[in-house]
Amino acid sequence: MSEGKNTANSIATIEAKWRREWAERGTYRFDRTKSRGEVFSIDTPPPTVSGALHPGHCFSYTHTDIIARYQRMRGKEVFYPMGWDDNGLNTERRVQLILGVTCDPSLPYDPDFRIPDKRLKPTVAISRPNFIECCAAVTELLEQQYFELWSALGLSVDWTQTYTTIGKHAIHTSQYAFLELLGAGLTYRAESPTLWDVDMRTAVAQAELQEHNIPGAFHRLRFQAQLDGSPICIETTRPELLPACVALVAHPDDERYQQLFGSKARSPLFDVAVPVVAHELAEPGKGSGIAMVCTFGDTTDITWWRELKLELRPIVNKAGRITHDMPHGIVSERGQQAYAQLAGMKTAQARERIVALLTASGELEGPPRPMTHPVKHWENGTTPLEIVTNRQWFIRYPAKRDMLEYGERLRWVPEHMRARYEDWVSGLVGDWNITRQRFFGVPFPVWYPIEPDGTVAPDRPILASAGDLPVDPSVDVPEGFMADQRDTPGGFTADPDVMDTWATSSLTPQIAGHWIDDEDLWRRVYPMDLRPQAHEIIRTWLFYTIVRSHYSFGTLPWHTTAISGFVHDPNRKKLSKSADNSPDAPTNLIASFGADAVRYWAAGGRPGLDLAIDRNQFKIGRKLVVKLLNVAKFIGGFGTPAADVSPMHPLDAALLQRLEKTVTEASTALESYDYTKALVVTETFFWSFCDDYVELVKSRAYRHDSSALATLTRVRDIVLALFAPFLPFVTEEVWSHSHDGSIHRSPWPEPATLGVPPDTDVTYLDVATTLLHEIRKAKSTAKVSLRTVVSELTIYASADRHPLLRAVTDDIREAGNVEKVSLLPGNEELRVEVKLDYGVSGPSPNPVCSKSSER
RNA sequence: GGGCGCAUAGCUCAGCGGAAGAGCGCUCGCCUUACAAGCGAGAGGUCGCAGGUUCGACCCCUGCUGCGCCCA
Repeated sequence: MSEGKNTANSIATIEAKWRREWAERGTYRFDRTKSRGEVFSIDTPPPTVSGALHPGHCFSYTHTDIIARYQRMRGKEVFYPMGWDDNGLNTERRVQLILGVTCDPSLPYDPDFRIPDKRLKPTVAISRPNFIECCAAVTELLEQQYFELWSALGLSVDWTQTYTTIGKHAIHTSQYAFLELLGAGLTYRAESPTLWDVDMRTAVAQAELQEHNIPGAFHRLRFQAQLDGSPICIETTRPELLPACVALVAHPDDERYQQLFGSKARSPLFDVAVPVVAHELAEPGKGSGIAMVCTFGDTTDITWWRELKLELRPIVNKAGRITHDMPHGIVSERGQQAYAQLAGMKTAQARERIVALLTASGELEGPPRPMTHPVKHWENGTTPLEIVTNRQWFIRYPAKRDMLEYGERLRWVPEHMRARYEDWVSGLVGDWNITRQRFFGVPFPVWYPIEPDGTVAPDRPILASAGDLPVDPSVDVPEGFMADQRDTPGGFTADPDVMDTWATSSLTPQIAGHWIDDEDLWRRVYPMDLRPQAHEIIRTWLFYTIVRSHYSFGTLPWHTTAISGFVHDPNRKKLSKSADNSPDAPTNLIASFGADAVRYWAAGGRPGLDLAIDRNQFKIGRKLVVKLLNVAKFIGGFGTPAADVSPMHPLDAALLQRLEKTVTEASTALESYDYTKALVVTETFFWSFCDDYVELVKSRAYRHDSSALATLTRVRDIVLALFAPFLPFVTEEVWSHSHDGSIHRSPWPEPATLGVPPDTDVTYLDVATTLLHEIRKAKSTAKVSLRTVVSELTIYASADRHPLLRAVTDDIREAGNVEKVSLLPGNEELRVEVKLDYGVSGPSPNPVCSKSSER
């Protein structure tokens, strides 16, 4: 593909040069002497560094960078850090995949273990510290790739502020905030039903749930009323949970079950007497209208269990198997025999077995009826979630009305994204489980004493003191103990779990702004101005950050949130890291079209709206870059005009006025985060400047007409400034030819500074442009060269327009290669006849007339 | 099932109570002293469907259809 090769090379040269210069000069370095009012601070989304880079990674980050660059030119000192969210399960999975290692916390640290440079086969189990070393190594490699991409894309991030969510500082901040909440009674540890992924063996938060439609079957089970021995049939998709049944529940208004409420029913197979209770969440229209409550089959069971104060009869363990400990209450011999057959089985096996048992006992009514139903999964998991009871750390949620009030006070771009937040807050159930039974995460700064009899005392945690943070309880020893007392009677044991990733990333303003260790910086950046992010994580990242900010400071963490959309492939499918459906790696796009062109494409996606990958848009962006270089070369060729020369020619003044309008529109648009519109109005002005105005004044420029040269230079500089947030490389390059210092630290244009002369009339430009278009149209219709001489241009216009027309006649004559211009009175405002002279290049023997009128 | 958004030229999208717009693509031309990596011109639309409000509706209201996202 030879198309545009030279262009690509010269653009690549320019971009590489400025990338280097900016880094060397510290162009985007945050100046921390500035006060809060002079600062614009951004709570950058730390990307999860896993999976392959795709064009989506260029999309929303460009949007933020456009705003950052605009604010910087407005005179704000921009605090624009980058973070890497390397903490957590995603990294663990990736490390397992890339290196072929798994973590076995029971193994001792192996100081001789070397991080493999390719995937080990078969997989090797390593100690927790070794595993964490692997995670760190892999993330560091990936972070370098992300840095390369974003640096090439021209993000004006201050890379000296970079943080990671697994770094020492993040752990310190996270543990400090945890202890603070614990001290305030806002964090607690409790035995609680917990959504559990049996494959990854970890708890999962409500926000990480995803429902998948999977096949299942209704089983009709026959209970027996203790009142009169009559049958009560219930329908369930999980008959294997029958031994965990603690009640039957029907809607309080359901006529059919009125007389049973308060009485008991005997369960099939296990002969356990369970109460028949009433609750509004029972659905009369579903099955027989009465359901069994098990501890626990789904989240509704949890609600029923809590609100109806039912018994606890758990039977599923963390491996997803039926426990060997038979729950209390199963007393009949056949019940105990049945349970013995199920113990140790996975739930799916147990289901088959229990169906066989029920069939044999005649307590299954009819065959199971297949159906598909939505079942909760962990968003990255494949096996349906179980609910197990377990000790977990929870953060209490603030009152819903407080959280809703924050949602109202926050400025949302676009506005309608607020609804996502409100829906989520309104639907919250229970508290925030921040415990994950994983390894590569922030450990809880907590130990538990071991009683002399060897049992752990979970309710008397030993806390790290703030001065000792960060701590790793599996390595560090709590105050008052000796290292050899670890895991011994009378000694201590470490909290084995780590925090949910969100428990740390909800503190990104605190981490980036150095809340705990740099009060001076913190005062200058917090609360932050902007939180840019994607809409899919409103319920997690945005929401959790508000919760944490509420607890620590009682404020919103930021003034504004700007929500970006997704990138689609050309077939309108969402791009994702895992699907790998990106047609082009982003680095290839930058290599082919240039970073400015990729940014141009990205700028076409308005806040909240999705954008498709479109090679056309990259080409158009590159075309714009090339045009800027060329027109700058033309203008620069005339040298630098005297500074005190003002545009006096009415056509030049008219152009400046048009530019003034453009500046106003672009500024207004950027203030409301409508960067797309700002780009469009600038672009529209620029192309008409190149196509029409430059052609009109070319002759004057060649004669070194001072008004024309002053206008060309001034317009070039203003246009460069308007384009600078979008096309940082080419604008900096052109700017550098006539200016010292970076354009990105130059002031954003103000309409008042353009020097539009008084009494300027933009009509001069409109009329001259119209005449030029008429001449071109005539030549194009005649299929002759644009250089063809116009022997006579006759303009009919009302008398009041004649002075205006006379003022632009010279420019028109030269731009259109017109020999004679006749200005005649006419009824209309403007009508034109163009007589072409074919003596030069026209093939047609007849003169051509073009007629036109303009309002 | 609920919420939000979208539907305008072949494509990607602006617009918006007062005579349908841009870019790309397409067609036809042009080597024009910044640019052939370019330039000029042209064709092309019942503004998703059905009602309503209005002197007037692509725009406001209601319903419907289709698509997308979020949540159950």
